[in-house]
Amino acid sequence: MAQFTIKDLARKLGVSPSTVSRALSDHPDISPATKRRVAEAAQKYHYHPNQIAQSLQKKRSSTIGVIVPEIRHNFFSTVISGIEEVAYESGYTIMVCQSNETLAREVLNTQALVANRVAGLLIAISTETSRWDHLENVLARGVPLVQFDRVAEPLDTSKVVIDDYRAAYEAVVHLIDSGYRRIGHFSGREVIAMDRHRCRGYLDALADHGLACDRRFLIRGGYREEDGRAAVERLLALGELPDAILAVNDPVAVGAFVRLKEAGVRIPEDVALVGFSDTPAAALIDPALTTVYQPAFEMGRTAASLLLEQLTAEGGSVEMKTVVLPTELRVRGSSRPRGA
Amino acid sequence: MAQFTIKDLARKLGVSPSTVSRALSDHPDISPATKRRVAEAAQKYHYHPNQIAQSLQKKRSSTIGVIVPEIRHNFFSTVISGIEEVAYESGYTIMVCQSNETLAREVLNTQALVANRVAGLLIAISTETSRWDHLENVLARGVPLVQFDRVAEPLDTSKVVIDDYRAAYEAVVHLIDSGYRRIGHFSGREVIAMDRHRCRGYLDALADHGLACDRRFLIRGGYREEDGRAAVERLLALGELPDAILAVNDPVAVGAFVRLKEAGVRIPEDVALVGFSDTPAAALIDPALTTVYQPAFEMGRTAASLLLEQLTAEGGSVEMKTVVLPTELRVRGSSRPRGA
DNA sequence: TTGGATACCGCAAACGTTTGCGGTATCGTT
DNA sequence: AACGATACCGCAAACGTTTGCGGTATCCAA
Repeated sequence: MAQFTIKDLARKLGVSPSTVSRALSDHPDISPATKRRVAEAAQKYHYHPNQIAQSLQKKRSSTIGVIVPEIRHNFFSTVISGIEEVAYESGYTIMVCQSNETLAREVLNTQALVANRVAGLLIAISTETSRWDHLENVLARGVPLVQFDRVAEPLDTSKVVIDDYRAAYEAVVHLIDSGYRRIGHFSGREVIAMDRHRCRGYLDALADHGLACDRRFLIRGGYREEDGRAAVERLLALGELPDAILAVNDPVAVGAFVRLKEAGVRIPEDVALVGFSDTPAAALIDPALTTVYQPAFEMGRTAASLLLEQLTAEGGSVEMKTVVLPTELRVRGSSRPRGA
Repeated sequence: MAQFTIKDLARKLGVSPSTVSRALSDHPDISPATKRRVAEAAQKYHYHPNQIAQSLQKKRSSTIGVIVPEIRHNFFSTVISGIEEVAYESGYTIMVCQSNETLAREVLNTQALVANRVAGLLIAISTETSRWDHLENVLARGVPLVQFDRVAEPLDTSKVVIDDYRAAYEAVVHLIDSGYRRIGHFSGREVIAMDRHRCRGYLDALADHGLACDRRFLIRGGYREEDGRAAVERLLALGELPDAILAVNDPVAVGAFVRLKEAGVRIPEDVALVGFSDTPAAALIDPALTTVYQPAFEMGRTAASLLLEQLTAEGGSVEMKTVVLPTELRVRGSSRPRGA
């Protein structure tokens, strides 16, 4: 119950706490002999320094905060896994919060993490987040911040993203090459940069190929299965279906998939489908879902690495990098070439 | 950069830090008037108490540690989501670590969390974990611990689990009722209590119905898709397939599913399949996977609640409860009645 | 023998809180 | 008018570290 502190250890050894502290951190002022004695005693008595006390003194902890919209979403949990991986390797631990896609909770989360004096912050903003004073606040306090996936572009931080524009563009080109012409898009919220990029990629790809965009087929919604279902609902009410649909991510693609099947629509004969993410389910549905793979795990790893860079290079201020990770269009059955 | 501390706030108000501290925590010794003044000033200057300092003084932090085998696994990420949920509601934050299914890393994780003076610990042990001195150590230090899903039974802690025995038993009964006779089981590791229970449920169900267990169809492995594939591989090498297979979880079931399909085996005509968890993919594959649903989110919530109980009831030591959550067999296409 | 390096080590303050104890007004009672 | 309650509030120590500064041996050179 009671702690075994550095003082106890010092007493056992007949030296001062300062000496123990310095010995443990390999300070040159301490003789090799005492260092050895201290190390052995620490081992023997299972002494582990109190991180809390250390943090208070150093004015910074060795934990990094992570905020995501939803932990349970496969994409984010994979990112978190990547983050934890490199954090662990560097002796950091992570504090994870979810905003549940609300701004209110996102700012509460950042406050909580800042109050816990995290060394740095990793965040993918919620769909509601259109102001970022809470994040500017974090930066103003000197807490390094790096954004990933869903980023607030105006904010001067390191970012790790994918080339949403290009990925969407290529996905649409693939559909066109496969013989589809009347191509729709289930988008997310316009405020999200990611969405704007994907949408623009979609539009440009059509335009560059002399195809018109039927605005009725460009439907905005959210990021979940139900949003995919809802979008299909609107199409069905319309009484007219596109040839193909580019969904903003896999969950909405899957939602659309299911609803279309329920309605007796054949995939891809009647309408082709492509998603974003390559969720585990994507390869398993029948026909398998064509989707652009996002390296979620790698995204977590590099985001964490970027943050650690800033943490160690403290003082010599590093410039903000934004690294864009490569994606990969994984062509599967849901976009089989027309007439094949 | 520099902190705005309680001293600064006190100076602005012309009172002592003690008064501010007490005012903030609604101490009866402070007049309503000063409390109001303090509250307003705190608001105005954006004062947030330094949790680190608080923790040091209180000798306990308001963060709870979570250790799971793998964050990215759907089941665990959902549990974590539930944990975060109730932690958030109670003003706690969570530190998440993954053991990657290794004991070594699991003990490192516990040490890191203890060094961070977490208020309590939530854990699902790794498959390698057959000793628990590291957990006993945690308990000895007076840190409350509650186990979930994968538990070390001999350890006297609160636990939240499902009735693995009964769930497996009922799943097998369902298969029998559906006309299947030669039923196999893809199990996990014998050291894991969960596995033993499911296996026993499987065996007893067979026995109770006068069915013999063909030991060649009882295959041990891991918990991932590849393990499911591997198990099927062994069956194929055997040159003989069971009527039906109860998989230890959904990933294994899915792995088996895919491999069986590759081999041209029809599901459920040639072999039926049932899993555990109800992963998102389960309902999406074709035929949809019959599976016993585990309330992952609820498991996270109740585990966290149990921990919080212990934290608040500090002193008046609470007894250890083990709550078993209800499961639900979700019958789908992969176990369609024989001949139907 | 003296002087200055050099090698080790300890004192004490500090990090930002909380809290036991004591202190000073103010008030109501007698 | 004096006295005990009562209501508020401040002092200072403590939580477990780290670290600047100073101090004491020891040693080598002169």
